Amino acid sequence: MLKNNINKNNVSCDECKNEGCLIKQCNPEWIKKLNESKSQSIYKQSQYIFSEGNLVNGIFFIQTGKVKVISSNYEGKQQVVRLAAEGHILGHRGIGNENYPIGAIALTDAHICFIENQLLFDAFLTNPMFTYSLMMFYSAELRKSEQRTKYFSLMTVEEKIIYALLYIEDTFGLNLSENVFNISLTRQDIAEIAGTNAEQVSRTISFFKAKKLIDTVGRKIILLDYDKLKSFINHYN
Amino acid sequence: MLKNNINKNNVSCDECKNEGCLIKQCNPEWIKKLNESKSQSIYKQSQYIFSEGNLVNGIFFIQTGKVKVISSNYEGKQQVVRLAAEGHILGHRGIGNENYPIGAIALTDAHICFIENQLLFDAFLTNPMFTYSLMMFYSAELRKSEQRTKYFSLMTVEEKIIYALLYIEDTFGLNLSENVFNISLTRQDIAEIAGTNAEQVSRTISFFKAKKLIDTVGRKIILLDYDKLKSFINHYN
DNA sequence: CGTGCTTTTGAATAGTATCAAGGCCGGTGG
DNA sequence: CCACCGGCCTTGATACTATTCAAAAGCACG
Repeated sequence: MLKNNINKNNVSCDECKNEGCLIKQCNPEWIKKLNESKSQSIYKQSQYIFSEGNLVNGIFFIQTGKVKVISSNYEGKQQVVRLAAEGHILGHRGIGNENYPIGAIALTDAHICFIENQLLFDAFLTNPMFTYSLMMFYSAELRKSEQRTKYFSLMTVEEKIIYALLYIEDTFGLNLSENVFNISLTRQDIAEIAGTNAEQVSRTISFFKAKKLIDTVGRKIILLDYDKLKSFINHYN
Repeated sequence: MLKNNINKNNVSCDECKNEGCLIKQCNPEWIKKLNESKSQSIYKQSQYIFSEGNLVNGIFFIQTGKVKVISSNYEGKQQVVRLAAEGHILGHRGIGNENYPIGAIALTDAHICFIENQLLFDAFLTNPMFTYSLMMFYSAELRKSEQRTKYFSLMTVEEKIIYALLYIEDTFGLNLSENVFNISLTRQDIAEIAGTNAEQVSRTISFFKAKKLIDTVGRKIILLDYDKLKSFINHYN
């Protein structure tokens, strides 16, 4: 794997514009220390940040870019288990010898910092707000994930696709002037988030396009009526 | 709701035999402080610990007992999103005004301590190992939950039921002498963990009973061949 | 202006949920 | 002690939903 430690594109924590980065919760001394020890890489769209089967002995901090966390079955069929954007983190701290194969793929070009577990551990013990923030992040993600469990179990395919669209909007946002999704995804990508296949996504999008709740131009998806779309799945909350 | 603060069954943290309790990660001074402020309740089997719609402004620490965390849809159909046992925690710290309806129900009689968010926050800032442990707990649960997302999306019903049985075994354990599940669940209960219905659970159990991988005596479920059962879903890892 | 990939749509198939009926078991009251 | 009742379990038949397969159309790109 490519190591870009000596990369002129490196951004030090001082200059980093990502205000949501959890590293900023550390005290100045530790920010400096983590800054010096972190490694940074720029990942191209579609590139693996880490892949299933590889042990990850640290945490990735997304400085810029959008990422999908995936897990696939023996046939290679992929399921997106989480979407992540700026300020989010990737890579669970390895615990014991559990088998937990997960991969992360850049959905856009992404600038990502990596810090090793050993150093993080020391940072945790001396920076309460850092640890607290990370705990809250995991807690919030657990909530979302548990809700996803419920959705996957109880929703129809059509509902799951609506959920996926809203989840994408929630995580990656819209281009505000036009209500266009801030990211370009194939039907297959959406299917992997919703837990179904590309054909069903296509059918459902056609259906709601006819109802004038969404529109498509090329691969762009335009949200015409967020509230109405949400009303289809609101009763699951 | 019944408050049992002045309950002769109360157990102070000194005497508490639950070695996995995360409170024990605090320093002695704070254990004392938390011990004095915590409230304790004994919940009967099937009793709600907290219910969907109720805001939970603190964390429940399970001292003894087994619990299911559930979420239901508008028709009242329930989905178990997590199983929890001794040493586990319940109730995510409330963040913002998100709508996150979740309930917890005792599967056995359970002894549970509760501590309020404000006090916890102070504890977090002064007890690094406590915060760290909690972070690791959430991180581990997130891993499990993300894996569940994948399972629910990719597995057949039969596989999901095997997963549910193994998840129950993993969380609640077996009566070692006989390999009987340490807990009595109805087919409906198992269905709500697996994300299917009671009939399918019954069919699947009959099927594997015929294959001599499990056996049933009354409501007891006996694991005859854990490894072989696991081999049916191993390729998802 | 092909070529190959994605999307769309339709039709066939497979998988799962639902509906229904009968059996089993434990608990209760005569 | 036995008969009855109610809830749970089991099994089969049916209906429905979603996946798969297939083919044509659209689109991006060299």
